[in-house]
Amino acid sequence: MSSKNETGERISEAEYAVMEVLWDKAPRTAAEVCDEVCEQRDWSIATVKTLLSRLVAKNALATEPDGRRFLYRPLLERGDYSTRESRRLVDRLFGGRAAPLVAHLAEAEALTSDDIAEIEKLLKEIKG
Amino acid sequence: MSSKNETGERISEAEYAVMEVLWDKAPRTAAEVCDEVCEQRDWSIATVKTLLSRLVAKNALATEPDGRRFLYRPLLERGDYSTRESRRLVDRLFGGRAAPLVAHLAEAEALTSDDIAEIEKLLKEIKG
DNA sequence: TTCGTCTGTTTACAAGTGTAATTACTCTGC
DNA sequence: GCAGAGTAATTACACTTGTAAACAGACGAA
Repeated sequence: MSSKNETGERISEAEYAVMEVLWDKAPRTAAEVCDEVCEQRDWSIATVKTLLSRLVAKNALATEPDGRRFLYRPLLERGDYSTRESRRLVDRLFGGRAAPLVAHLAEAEALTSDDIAEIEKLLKEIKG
Repeated sequence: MSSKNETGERISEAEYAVMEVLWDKAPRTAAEVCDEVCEQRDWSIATVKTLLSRLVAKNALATEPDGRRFLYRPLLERGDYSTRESRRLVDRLFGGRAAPLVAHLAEAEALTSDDIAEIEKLLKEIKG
């Protein structure tokens, strides 16, 4: 159901990578988050900590003390975030209408015939 | 058809507003662009000039001298830009697959039944 | 010829971002 | 009790973005 989380705050690219880890599994410590992303993105633990702090400041994450360290967990839900970002894109690029976006993806050949079949099934379900 | 324009450069929100004006009608002078956006966004002509320069630097606009001023025209096409940004979003948020995006929009109730009908028609055309 | 005026160019400066190093604190093992 | 290891907090610094002022060159009017 994804409750409305009104952190108007924008989340940056790097911050998003951290959110993803915590969306996947939470709560986690800074070190655990680093285990997931530091190698991939070639980050140091310091970087991860900075990003975690910024996300807490933006109300996207909550902390809970666990001994002398923190456990981080998402406050902003993935679904809410996706909705917000999708809507932003649709508003900015396609006058707020989703149909032109789909049309565009289709034209740009970003849709495979599998995609098309899947979307059709989806829409049928929604209507049904 | 929208030829591939390889300015990997990212275009910012404010810059996008300027692009929109020029996508709508080009070429235009800085003053003309300002006529379109300065009131709306409460910008000064100086701001518009800065944005135009940055867009030229990013290879998103071309200039052609017209007497002692410049005419600006888009190098980056609107369609290419939309494609790029849509793909970015789909990649980041939906694992690169468009179907989950549509599913998400539907779930988030961002699709009216008109939208759905329209998209279905679209997909049918594409297949046909 | 000189003075505004119009134009692009250069410079400015605060906020946000990417990416950390440094600092300060607190357990835990000796 | 003290040293080392692991934390979070503080500070750093360059780059981008939003927003613009200051500057410099050219042209037209007086």
